[in-house]
Amino acid sequence: MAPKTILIAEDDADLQEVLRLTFEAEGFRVVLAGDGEEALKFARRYAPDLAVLDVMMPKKGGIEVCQEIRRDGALENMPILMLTARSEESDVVLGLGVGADDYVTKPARPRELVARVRNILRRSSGKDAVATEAMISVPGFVIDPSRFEVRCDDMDGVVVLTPAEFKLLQTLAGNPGRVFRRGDLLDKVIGPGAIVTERNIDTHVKSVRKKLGLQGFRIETVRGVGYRFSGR
Amino acid sequence: MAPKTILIAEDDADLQEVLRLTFEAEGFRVVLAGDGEEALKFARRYAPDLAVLDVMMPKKGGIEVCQEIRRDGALENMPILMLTARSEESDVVLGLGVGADDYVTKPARPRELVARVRNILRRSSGKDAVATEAMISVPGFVIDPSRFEVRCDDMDGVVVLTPAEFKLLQTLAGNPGRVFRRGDLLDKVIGPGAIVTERNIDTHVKSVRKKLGLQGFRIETVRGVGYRFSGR
DNA sequence: TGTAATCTTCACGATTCCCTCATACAGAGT
DNA sequence: ACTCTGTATGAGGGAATCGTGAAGATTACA
Repeated sequence: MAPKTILIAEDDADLQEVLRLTFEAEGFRVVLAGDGEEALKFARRYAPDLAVLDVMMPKKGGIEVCQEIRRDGALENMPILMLTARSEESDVVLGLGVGADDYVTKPARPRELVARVRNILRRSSGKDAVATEAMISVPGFVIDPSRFEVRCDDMDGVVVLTPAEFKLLQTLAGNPGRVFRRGDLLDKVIGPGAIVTERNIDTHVKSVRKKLGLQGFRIETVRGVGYRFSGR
Repeated sequence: MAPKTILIAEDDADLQEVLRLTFEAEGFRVVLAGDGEEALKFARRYAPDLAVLDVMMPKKGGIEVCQEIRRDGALENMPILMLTARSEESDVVLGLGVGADDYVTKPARPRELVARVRNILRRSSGKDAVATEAMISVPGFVIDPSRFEVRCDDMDGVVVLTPAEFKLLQTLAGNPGRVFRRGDLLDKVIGPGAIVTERNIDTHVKSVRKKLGLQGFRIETVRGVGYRFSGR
């Protein structure tokens, strides 16, 4: 799973450090901002997967930052978690009113904060990824993402693939005839920002071919470029 | 496909307008209500395909409206999506307890809201939806939500499950063959606002498998993705 | 309030999968 | 036919995921 990047905007240096350590220990990438303007700048530069904004910050408060993010075409869907010292109802209502996804009052227990961040990411990021992807049907093949299942005419019954193999076949068979270079396939199969050798793809191709049996030849090698799925 | 009609009950005029524009842009017909009583009146008059209810409204709250809809013979099966300002667990439980099909905390990002509405409509228009509490009957199993019990061929008599276990089995067995990611299952089993570890699901799966005895194997693990109920 | 049931987390072992690397093979041009 | 570049193949270490049992936290109910 590609590590998620979290933007933390908090002016208290101690708390900042605590949060950084906590989230990094949980496998997140962390970008720190000390005030509101910095937060906006970093949000645009790094396009984090989620932002944790303190309501009270120098330069520009969390509420204001939140509003600007929601108005920014490139960032408007970024999940935001607000952080406030008081549990004032007005703060909460105001915060949620400008488009925050959740709200935590200080002192925030790191553990709960992480849990809430995970909760937001769970529903806003790859939501319904499995269920929503369309079924791919080419002569001899049916690839059903919602069942995570591949039916193939020449192997009797269902072909069982690993996640990487499945995404690979899904990508190739989804555009029959189109040639994908290894880099493209890495983005699809492992995720953008993958830090692996391109030769990796060869290995996955090999095992998919093997599992498809006589149909394996339909994954064609395009020398010097990449791979392609034969339309027929 | 005939355009679906959505009833939106929301007292905040701005949000009301946002929602109307959003859903109309997505091809829905929209009926607006400004308070709880209006919501009920319009629900009876227009028989919408789905209702979005704000929990806090003048005259009559969303929870109350939901209850009355569920008691109304002509409307009882209407899908309902609740909208609340807080992400209080108590609200979620209460909302789902009175028969809401899903739950979204404000501020609802329009895109997510539409996605969830689609999700609900897809489920309830197709086969028996999990949310409509229909009886689920698969070979070897009968799951009766109204009695909160499961009869299973290979265990003699009735299998007694806890609420979480029951919801889990209900969700999985309601769509045999479909793979559910842990996140999906958390939404169904615990509620959309759950702030728990995904591995929690593993534990529930374990105990359901155990209680189902020889039939336990029908809950299959799909490594790297989630779980699924074997159709045969 | 106390007790029991249920939910949730955690840690360990076992399994599976991913990735790299070394070697053998195949295609294209000279 | 030779060589160079790119691909196929197989094996092994390392990483990620899952099953399991037990203990702590929470909730429900008497």
